[in-house]
Amino acid sequence: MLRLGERMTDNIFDGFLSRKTLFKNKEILRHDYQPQSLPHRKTEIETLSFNLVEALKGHIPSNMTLYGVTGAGKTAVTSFVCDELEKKGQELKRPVQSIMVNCRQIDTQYRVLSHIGNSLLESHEIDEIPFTGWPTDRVFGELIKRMDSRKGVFVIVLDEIDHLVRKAGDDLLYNLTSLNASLNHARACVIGISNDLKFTDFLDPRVRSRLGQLDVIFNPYDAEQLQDILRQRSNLSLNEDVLGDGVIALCAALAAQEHGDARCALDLLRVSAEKAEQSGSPMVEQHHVRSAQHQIESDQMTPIISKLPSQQKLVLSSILINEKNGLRNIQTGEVYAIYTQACRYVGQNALTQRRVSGLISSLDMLGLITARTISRGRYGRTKEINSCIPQNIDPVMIMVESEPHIEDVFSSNYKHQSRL
DNA sequence: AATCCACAGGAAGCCCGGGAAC
DNA sequence: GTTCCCGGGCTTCCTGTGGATT
Repeated sequence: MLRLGERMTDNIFDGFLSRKTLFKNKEILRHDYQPQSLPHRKTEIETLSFNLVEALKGHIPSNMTLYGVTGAGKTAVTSFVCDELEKKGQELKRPVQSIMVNCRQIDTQYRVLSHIGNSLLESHEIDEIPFTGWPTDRVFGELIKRMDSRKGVFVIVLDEIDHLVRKAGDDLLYNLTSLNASLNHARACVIGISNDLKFTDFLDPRVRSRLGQLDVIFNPYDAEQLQDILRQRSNLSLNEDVLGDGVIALCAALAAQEHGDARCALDLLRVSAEKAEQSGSPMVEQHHVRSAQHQIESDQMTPIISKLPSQQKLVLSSILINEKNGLRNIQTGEVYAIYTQACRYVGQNALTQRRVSGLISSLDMLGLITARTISRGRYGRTKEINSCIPQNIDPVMIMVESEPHIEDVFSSNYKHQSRL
């Protein structure tokens, strides 16, 4: 054992610090890093700028909706263009302010309005809109007041707008797209960003026509384009000659399989390089990419599973128990039967089947299971449920860590109740 | 063509907790 | 302290549905 004062020069970090690093700047390989240029998005940037330049001329830009799959560069392009717009606005003394709202995190009308309102606060002001308590129309009134007092053009960007509409309806969009009627000294335009081409089907026709004044489609990147992006970023972030043969191509190919997701490609390359560095390898090789792929999968899924609410864990356990018993394509009723037994076993009240059906759908949305609605003719309509947790993850262990009683659910035997 | 299954999933409403205003 | 508002979790009630079976 080391005693205080003994071998003072040794420190557990010394070894890592002296190890040769592969990175020049790791931040550049993060998907939220904003690069100086965005390859293969010239047309989209032009379309956005052509519209938003109106703000610099004192006019109101059209509202826009941007469509495209995850990692197609919608958010990156928008924040890039908005940054440039704000800079030019300052230069020309025509104030423009963009406000980004991620509707996956901020997903109710009240929260979006208060978030926008609070991001318009001057640094000396302290009267924040509370996160709950006010009537929504008061928050809206406060927002108008703040916009008018600050003047200029406001570009409100609603990222993942489809999520918001599905959850909270279109009241908010109705209010936001009619902001200009209430504003006296300021102007506003709304940019919606959606992964789902069809989300406007849920909208009131008036909102649809106001929001969809200009639609921009972002096509997914193909493998070649992903390679360009990776090359551009790796030149800036990695040391020279550290990438082995075919590493970029492999990252791009794997990400292209994931519907051309640039985020995925960048994460893959960064984690691969970290893996290589960790193992003391001077080069990133293809096997690092493979192991990075596994680690990313596991890193994404582990916290999702461990943070599931207790009832949701029981539902997931019921699905896993069915699978452990050798069943595939499990029906809602079968899951529910096991679930009620499991609840009894751990002494919890069982929720209704309607609720459990909803919980199954949300497990599907989280990507832990696939639940496909099918019709089995005379034998009714149901969901066909399968878990899709990768082999290298042990969901039971993750759940047991936060809720030990789950282990009892698995150790008991429900076999006799299921189809077997 | 009619029937029927096993649900899906929408709508309304209840309850609770957190917070503001009076 | 009371009243009002918002949001989340949940139940209850209900209508809708695709295709095998009759």
